[in-house]
Amino acid sequence: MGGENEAQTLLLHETLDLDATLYSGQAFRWRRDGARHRGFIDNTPVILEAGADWLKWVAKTPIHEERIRHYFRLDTSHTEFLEQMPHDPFLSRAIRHFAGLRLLRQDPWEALISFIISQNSNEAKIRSSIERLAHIAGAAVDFAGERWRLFPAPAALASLTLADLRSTGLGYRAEYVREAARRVERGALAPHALSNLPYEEAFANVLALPGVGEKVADCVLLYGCDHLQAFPTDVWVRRFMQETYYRPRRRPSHERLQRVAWKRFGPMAGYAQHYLFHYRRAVGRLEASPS
DNA sequence: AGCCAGGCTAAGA
DNA sequence: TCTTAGCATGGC
Repeated sequence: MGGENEAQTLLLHETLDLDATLYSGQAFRWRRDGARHRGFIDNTPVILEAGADWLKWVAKTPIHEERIRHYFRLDTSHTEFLEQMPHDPFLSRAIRHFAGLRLLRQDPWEALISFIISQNSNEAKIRSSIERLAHIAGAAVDFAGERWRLFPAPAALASLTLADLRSTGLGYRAEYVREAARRVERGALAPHALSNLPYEEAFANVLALPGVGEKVADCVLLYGCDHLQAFPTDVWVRRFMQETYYRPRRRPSHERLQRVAWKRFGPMAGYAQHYLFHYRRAVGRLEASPS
């Protein structure tokens, strides 16, 4: 696959849908290249390719199979996991449609900054800002005939001027990104420790950052910290919640929607959220699956 | 050319 | 405690 290292392969016992997994709005740095996908795992450039029952990768710095399994959540049985989810006809439809969509275990620091950037924006613009940020502040790595840029370290972002930050299209979010970077750099917030805290405590810690509200905090916890009960409520989630599960007169609070979701989907509501979110965006209104 | 986007903050009721 | 204007910017 054109790297300086040998390709590695692992056998898949369950389907893995890379298109749905990498391009469903949970990660922002993957890009398709024919049948392959270019991105980063464990902060090293990697090129992926998947078949029906195999996953192949080449990385700048070799990535152990364990880490690949961890990233794609291949260390646990997907079907078993989904069967633990309370039965719901709409969720069943989404799961059937995107069987093989997996919630990634992403880097918590990158998730924090990425979802701060995501507020009141759209996927194309989020991706653009993150790439430009990596270009001006991320370490350069040459791999597979290209120059890659790692996601910037906290110190690198903290030392950028506001003007430099704004040059990546961040707008008013620039100050939020800088302050988050500063707090992480001086140890006031430790993204990697959040997965070991109880959900409520981790939530409060992230929420304390300026520019981080309930929605962004839940994205960070769900996509970067393995807190599967986190239930981000963006416009799309609010859309399907209102169309399908819960229709109050006025705009329901995040907390209210969370409670509805937890009651219906249990402690893995966040995983359900991602299926429903992706289905609603990519396919359309939720329909009950015929039983 | 507007409209809208994986929202948040601060001000006012 | 619950609403709402304003916010920077760029895709589409």
